[in-house]
Amino acid sequence: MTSERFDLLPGALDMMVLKTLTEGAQHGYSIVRHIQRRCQGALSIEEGTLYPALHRMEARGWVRASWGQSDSGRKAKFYVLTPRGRKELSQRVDSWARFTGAVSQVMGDFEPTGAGQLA
Amino acid sequence: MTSERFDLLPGALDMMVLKTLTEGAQHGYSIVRHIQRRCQGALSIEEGTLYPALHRMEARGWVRASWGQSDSGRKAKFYVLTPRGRKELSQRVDSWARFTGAVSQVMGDFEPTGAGQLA
DNA sequence: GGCTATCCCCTAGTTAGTCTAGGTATAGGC
DNA sequence: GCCTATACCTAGACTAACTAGGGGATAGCC
Repeated sequence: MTSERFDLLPGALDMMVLKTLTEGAQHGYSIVRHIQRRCQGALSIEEGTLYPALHRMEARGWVRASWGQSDSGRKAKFYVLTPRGRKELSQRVDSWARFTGAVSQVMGDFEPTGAGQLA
Repeated sequence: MTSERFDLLPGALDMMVLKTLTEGAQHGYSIVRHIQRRCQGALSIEEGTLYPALHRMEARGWVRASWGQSDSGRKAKFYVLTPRGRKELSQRVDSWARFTGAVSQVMGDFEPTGAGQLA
């Protein structure tokens, strides 16, 4: 939050959540931690972002939810990937690859600098 | 263009426009063509997206506009990069690199499947 | 002259998704 | 009891992209 604002999240979040669920059912809170662990904290997913996203995906039939018990014995809502979610995931992965490929073609050899010196 | 998932990630457009302007002053219409030529049409920038973006960037002091004549002799508004715009660009390039890097760490070895080609 | 296509700019309104900033509730440690 | 971590949720603000138009100027064709 705050410190760094990518504004790039829209679209990529769903993909990462779906990918996380390919590794088995998980509840929201653990999905967040899983993603953050994977990228060493480079991305921070707000709960206020994640839960609406999960509900959206459930409404679209990409995931299915059911209540269960978390490792710590608390009530938790577990999400599993549906076949449609799996299909959506692979489409998104393809789109992501095409999109980032296109952007880097546009950006050419423009090099990521340190943090901000001039080209 | 509708069908594609990542029409444009918020934030990536500004970066591409700023990058385009590092190659010299250009007017809006030619910026669009430049970007589309670069990515072989993989991205489509709508005018209704571009012009508001240019105005935003001008208001923020990243570009400066002035009226001039296009190659075809028409009136056109040319944009040039300001020092602040240049700085913004390199920050965005860095953010972009960090963000896409983080996403691919999360996605791991998940490979783009059928629709496109594979990595 | 009219017609069309291309060039070039613009905006209002809609939609979508993230962020802010709260709220609820339980379990465990002190 | 209090505090922290866990676990879920929502309303409202905000930003930016998209839709779907608009206008005018130029060049070429008939």
